[in-house]
Amino acid sequence: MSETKNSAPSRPLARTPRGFIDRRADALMAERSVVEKVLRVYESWGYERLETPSFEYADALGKFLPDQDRPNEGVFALEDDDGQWMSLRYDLTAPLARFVAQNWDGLPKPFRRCAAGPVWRNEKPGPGRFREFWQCDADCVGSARPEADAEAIAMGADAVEAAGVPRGLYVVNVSNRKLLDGLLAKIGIDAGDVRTRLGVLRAVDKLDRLGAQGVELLLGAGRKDESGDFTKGAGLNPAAISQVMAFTATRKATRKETLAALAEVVGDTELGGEGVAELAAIDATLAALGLGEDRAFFDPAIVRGLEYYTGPVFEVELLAETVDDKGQKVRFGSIGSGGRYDDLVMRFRGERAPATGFSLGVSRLVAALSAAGHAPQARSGPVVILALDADAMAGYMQMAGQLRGAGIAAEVYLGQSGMKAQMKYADRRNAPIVVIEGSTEREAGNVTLKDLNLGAELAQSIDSNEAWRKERPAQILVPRAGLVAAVQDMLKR
RNA sequence: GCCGUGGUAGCUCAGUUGGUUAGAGCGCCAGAUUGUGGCUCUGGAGGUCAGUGGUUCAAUUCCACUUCACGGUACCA
Repeated sequence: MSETKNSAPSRPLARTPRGFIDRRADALMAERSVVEKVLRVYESWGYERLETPSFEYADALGKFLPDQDRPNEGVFALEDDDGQWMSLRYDLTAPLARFVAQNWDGLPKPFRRCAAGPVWRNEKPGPGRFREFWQCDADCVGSARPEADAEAIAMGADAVEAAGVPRGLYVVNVSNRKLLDGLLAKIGIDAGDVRTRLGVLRAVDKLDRLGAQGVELLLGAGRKDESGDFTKGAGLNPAAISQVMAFTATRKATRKETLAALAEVVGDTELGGEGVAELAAIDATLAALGLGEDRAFFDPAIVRGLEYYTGPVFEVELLAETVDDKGQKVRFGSIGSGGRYDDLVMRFRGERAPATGFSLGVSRLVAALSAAGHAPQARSGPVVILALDADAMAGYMQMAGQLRGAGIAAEVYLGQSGMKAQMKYADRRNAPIVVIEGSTEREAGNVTLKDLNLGAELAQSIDSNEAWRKERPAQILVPRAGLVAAVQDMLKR
């Protein structure tokens, strides 16, 4: 029997599932270091770390219950052998609500908790948008004070800076869900008219992308996009539309001015008045914490998640210009967001537990940072010890052991190739140094060290290959006994 | 989900008005250089031309469907 190409299709294709990615050392280190820095910031604000499982029972996650009709809408879910549905968590907040409800009596309240980990969403992936990604959250459960919201905003700004975004390259845009609710009441939309309410919220949310004109269309009859697809509008009358548009125009140059403008547009409604008062308290706290307009801004058009937030909402916008590897401008969504959600724990306990928090999208932040040219530097690889003589392997392994003993990452080349290939290998590993011990060195009790970075620099001024090979730039001969000290010395350069 | 555009080597892309053996650059492997990563030169490997079906003497090329990718839009706890 001959093995032909016809048998190939039976082999599995080596590939990652759609919307999932492999991450190599560089990306991994960047992400993990961001996570650790951000968690430290959270801890410094008094938030304790908590880790909950990847899976939760579907009913505990709420909203999207897997059922006959739509078993996988939005979440990855599976049925356990006892017939119960479990879902991979889609954020860190729902598991927190479950944890708090479950441990209510044993927790100090208000309870501050921070957490980091992967979350999963079963939806259409896009550039910079995956079906598995990391979040880094801090939430405070049990305080209805606006100071708790202000704290979340200020801490979010701190966290973003700790993650490597320079001040001035981001801004936290803050609004309050109550403002829009007050406005809706004012233009005569019934609180029970969910359809119209959501239509208005969605329309306002698109202000930054579609502009005032697009929003106006969406508030009215509807809008046709570039691809010819038609989006049905909220169906408001012209008078109501102009009131909503007036609301979206209340973003002013300072928080105080925005507050004044908001008071005028929605301050005369019950909810609107509450919203303005909360924002005023937040403004005062932010000022006390030293957050000026350059870091936290009031933007009434911020909407965020639809059925979830009940009061103040905010999102971190990246101001840096970002380009992809083709040099084209890329639009990153918000890199972090948060707000007040007073009803989440209620699902479990039947009583309101006021809560507010902040969530940082780690993967997206790291992607945005590198697109903005702020990628962390690539790390140096291990010292590579060339394997030139089969009989000398034990000695090579010993050298690597000694270097590791001194805290230096080191490895012996374990392939079968010749010296040239081994040098290329070391180059590709981003090794700072190679250790060369052939028979010449060994007989004299020496080893040769080569500084690869220095060698690459020197190579630029050598154009004949003969000279390049003869000169052996950036190499030194040292006694075998002095290997570790010499390597340490060379690393210091 | 809906609308649109696309899928040719590991990557970026030519090309085939339907016709022997489908190309380039970069990358990879090797040699020039018996022990030196860069540069230069030479050679090599690597493709079911996304998949399935149809039209045809003949399909990578035309048609249909599927799938995946990209863009827009909707949804996004």
